[in-house]
Amino acid sequence: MSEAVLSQAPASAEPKTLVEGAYQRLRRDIIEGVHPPGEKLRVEHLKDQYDVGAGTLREALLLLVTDALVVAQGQRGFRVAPISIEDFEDITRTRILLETEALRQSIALGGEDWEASVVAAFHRLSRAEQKLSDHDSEAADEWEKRNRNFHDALIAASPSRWIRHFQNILYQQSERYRRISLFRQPVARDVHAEHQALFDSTLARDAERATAILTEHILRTLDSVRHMPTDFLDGTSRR
Amino acid sequence: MSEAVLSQAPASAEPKTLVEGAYQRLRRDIIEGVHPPGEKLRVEHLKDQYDVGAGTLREALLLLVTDALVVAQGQRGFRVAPISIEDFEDITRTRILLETEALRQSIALGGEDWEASVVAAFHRLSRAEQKLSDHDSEAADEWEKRNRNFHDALIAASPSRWIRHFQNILYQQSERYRRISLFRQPVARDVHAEHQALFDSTLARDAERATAILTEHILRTLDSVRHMPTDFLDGTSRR
DNA sequence: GTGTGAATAAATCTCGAGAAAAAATATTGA
DNA sequence: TCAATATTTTTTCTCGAGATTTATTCACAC
Repeated sequence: MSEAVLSQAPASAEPKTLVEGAYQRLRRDIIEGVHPPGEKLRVEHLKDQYDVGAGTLREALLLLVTDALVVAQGQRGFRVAPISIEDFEDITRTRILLETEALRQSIALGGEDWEASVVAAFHRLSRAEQKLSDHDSEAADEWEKRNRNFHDALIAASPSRWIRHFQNILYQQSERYRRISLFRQPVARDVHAEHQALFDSTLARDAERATAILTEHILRTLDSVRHMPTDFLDGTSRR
Repeated sequence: MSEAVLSQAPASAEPKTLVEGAYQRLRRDIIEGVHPPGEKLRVEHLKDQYDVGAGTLREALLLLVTDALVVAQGQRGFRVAPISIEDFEDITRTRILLETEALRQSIALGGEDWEASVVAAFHRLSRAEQKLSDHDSEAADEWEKRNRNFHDALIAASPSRWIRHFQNILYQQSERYRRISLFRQPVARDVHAEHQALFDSTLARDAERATAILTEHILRTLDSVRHMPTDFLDGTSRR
């Protein structure tokens, strides 16, 4: 399954087991909206779609409960976790709380190797942002990866495995919201400038400024989702 | 299984399914130390012990991964999550971060019904603390429940489901540490005075004072675990 | 004695079928 | 026509057995 509990969410290493394979593919499909919020996840249907047995698929769904991407109701099966504006506001606020604390710790404790990895991650992200102008879907996927990588690098020097664990879950959640809203509104704001400022203040070890920028940065994502059509947001559409 | 993702950890409602039943019993046994940290959890052995099939027990173990009480390593089975001083320090700090924020929100937003439930929970806890003097194991269990109830009531008015979700996980984790250390050191410090101060400042809506007391309160638990024998803390003992 | 490698043992992972429960449909009676 | 009940269908839950993988034991050479 996963190597360790607290670093499991982003475990994209090659799957050692059928359960883990199905788990990873299902997670991707839920985040990308292939399975929309609120959708009933019937084991009998999905097992063919993902080429595994019924029991195996059930285990994969159980693992997704850990990420809060799937909800399970006893004796009534599984369902894609619903979404709502309120939930995303909550995710955003909690993410700010955790991520700014982690960044503060990183800035205080990070060594040279941490600095180097931040520089590298920022460089890779910048490159991806250059190629992002035309709406190329695979370039967007690459940007998504590198964006996450950059954010991970920033807080990597935090000694708190728990904060990073929770942050992983919340980042994943907000990625789902962003993906769904991205269909309509493709990377409007000048995100590169924000990343640049975040990068500069972090390397300057200016914790106050860096956390303030990070807060603004995360809040802006909330705004972009706020402006999207509301009919997207009720996970109540089911047959 | 569980009714909703974000309020699943303390779901002590009667189990609707065999998986959930096994999950609850296993969770209790892990927290109480029946299965010590680091222990290998062999499905073939446990399925008889908990009277369920192998697949069912696997699913219960998978659910425990959500609580970070069990770690799963692909193709190499399950294991009780190890413990360490560093981990408990991390748990404590993160818990303070989340719980003080939630308390601050509760104090700011809580209405009359919230106040009433806090008063009630404090009263019940106080009664349990009176009967706690002689080391009675069932009285201790009752105190444990009411203590958790009181802490839950304090932050119940926080609108953040995510903070409460994470706080649940962390409380559960620290309960395991406390239980293990309690074998040696039975409720030494005067915990009632702390609860009283926490209660008074909360009802007075003094957020600064209340969060300061809560921080001290949680930190003291860390100290009591710090002073316990270290040979208890390496989850490496296995056959 | 130590280390390498094959053979054995044990555990995990995977699957499909049967039992139990929930949901959907049809039937009956006012 | 509507409501309540009975039947059918669908879905979930549960189990044990077979296939893989990992761990252990034992023999053998160095």
